[in-house]
Amino acid sequence: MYRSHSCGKLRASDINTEVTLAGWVQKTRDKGFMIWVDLRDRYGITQLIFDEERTAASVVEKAKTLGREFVIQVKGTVIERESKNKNMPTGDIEILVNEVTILNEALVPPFTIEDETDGGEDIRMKYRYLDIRRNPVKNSLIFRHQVAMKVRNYLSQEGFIEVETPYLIKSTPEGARDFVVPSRMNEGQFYALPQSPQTFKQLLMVGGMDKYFQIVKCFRDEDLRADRQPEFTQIDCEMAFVEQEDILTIFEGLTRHLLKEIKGVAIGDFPRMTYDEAMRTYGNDKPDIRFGMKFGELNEVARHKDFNVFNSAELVVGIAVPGGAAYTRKEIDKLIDWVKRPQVGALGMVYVKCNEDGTYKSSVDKFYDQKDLAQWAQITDAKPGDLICVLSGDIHKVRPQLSALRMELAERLGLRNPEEFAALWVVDFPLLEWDEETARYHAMHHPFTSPKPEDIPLLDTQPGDVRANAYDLVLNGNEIGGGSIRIHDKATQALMFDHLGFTPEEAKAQFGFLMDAFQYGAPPHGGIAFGFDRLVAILGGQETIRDFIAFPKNNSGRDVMIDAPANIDAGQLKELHIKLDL
RNA sequence: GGUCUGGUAGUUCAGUUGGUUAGAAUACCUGCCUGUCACGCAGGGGGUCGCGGGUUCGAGUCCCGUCCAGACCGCCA
Repeated sequence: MYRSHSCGKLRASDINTEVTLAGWVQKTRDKGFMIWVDLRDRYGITQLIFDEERTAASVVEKAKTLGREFVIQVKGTVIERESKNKNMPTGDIEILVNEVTILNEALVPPFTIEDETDGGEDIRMKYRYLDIRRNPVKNSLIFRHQVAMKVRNYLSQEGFIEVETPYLIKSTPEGARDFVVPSRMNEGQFYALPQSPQTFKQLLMVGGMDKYFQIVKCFRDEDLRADRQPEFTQIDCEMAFVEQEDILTIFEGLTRHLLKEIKGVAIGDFPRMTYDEAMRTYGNDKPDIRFGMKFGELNEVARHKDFNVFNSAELVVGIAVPGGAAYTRKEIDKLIDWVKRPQVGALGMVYVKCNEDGTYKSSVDKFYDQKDLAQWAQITDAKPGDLICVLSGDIHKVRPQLSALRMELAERLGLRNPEEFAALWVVDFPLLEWDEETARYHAMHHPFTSPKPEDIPLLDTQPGDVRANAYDLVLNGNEIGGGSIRIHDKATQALMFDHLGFTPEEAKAQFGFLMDAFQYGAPPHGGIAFGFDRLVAILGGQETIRDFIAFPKNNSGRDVMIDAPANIDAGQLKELHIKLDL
């Protein structure tokens, strides 16, 4: 037996108990006459004491050799501390050690294994196994486990069955880039890793599974972000014999359950907002509705004067920044520089200070009088003391720009409190999205999403206006889930492929299995997928998902610990019939 | 593919206008210390200033290239 108790277990009630503990040396404090050692494991820290009067000399000598992160086992007696430490759960006791075994020595770690480490991101990732010993990372992984358990229990109780789907599947040109895997037995052919189990879960519906879920790894060969990894985990769900409202109800329930159980936060019914309304009011299809600063469209009231910038713009739109009238000229100039950065891309910004005395001072006083500006203030809901920031330009550019400004200012103003939660459904997404690069329409969600029946006639005339039975769940400005009611008949699916530019032959080659299945009694069905890593991070109050993933990839998609990806040797390449052309 | 920021001791960082032997904190090593718990005190070791080139009497500092890391834009059905 390596240990009788964990390092977080012992209390005053255990005094005089003989115990065996094992763990890592967090720190030693050698006072000469006494040595204290903090012994750490997953459960906590217990102080060991070696005392020249009470401990055998040989044991004291051995204690002097202990270094940080040595793995040791000790036998001893629980005793009451002479000076207690109120700051730790085990602070009333210590272990008077009479036997110590060094199970493994350790090099001096490259960074300190403490809550506030001195290690930077880089070094922590290279030695991730040491990073995981730190409470913040350890607790994040435990937190993730707890969320996963709640999800499994909830869905299982709702009648969902977890079914595993294959990882070695077929590449399709739609959507994100695939990771591909060469097949040795099938010369010159490749599997692809799934971007999502989409078609398989639909086939499970055809198979009569009725309610399916899976907490599953998905893979996308696209660039990374703080909240995006090339391999990530989804809570993937599908249901048969449901309409959109059924799905929203169940997964609103799941989200509410998690917020209640994990965060102790009770929130009411989730508002529903159409895609159009979200874009008009927040410039964004995943609005953070924890704060106002809603868009006010100023076309009507700002295009009757000689200000050409506005007159020639497709959209003039502003937001009111609470308290912004107090900004100095310098601060406002910095704000203008911020929106002009290439990442945002605005050409300029017009501002209006709403003074406390009810007057207005703007950067376009030459063109607009107090009455005009008062109208702007009314439309943007600006109060005395606020600053109205106005951007103009093409709708598809200016909305994201003002949205970026809105989020940035909210962040600076502390309006994005990670302990406050606001969720909503964004519904009625467009079915198709114009892609400049390939000069054709793409499925905005995916090609299996059903159009709203009443919009189907528009497919030929105004494809961009066709709405889909598609929905996103948005939490605090993050898209945490998205789904749709699927097409379940061959004719509609063929129509969709046709409009996406597939020839019937291409459609058959790539998705023939699905259309075949639709001919054998496919039930109406639909589903949703949650980004699990992101959901866990948001519930944990973090922006970055990396600390909730045990072994994440870096910005370039590399695992710096195992140094992957890497070259493979010539023999492997030959066996796979692959020649590199570098 | 692009924009920005950074790379100096094991680690986190400072390093002014280009100018003496490149510093601090922490970690590490040695010694001391009768209740420590961010222990304390004294001493010590530790540097290819990411890499390559250039400008200069002289480069951590300026210029060019390159590699690495991070944030973002594009991308992510």
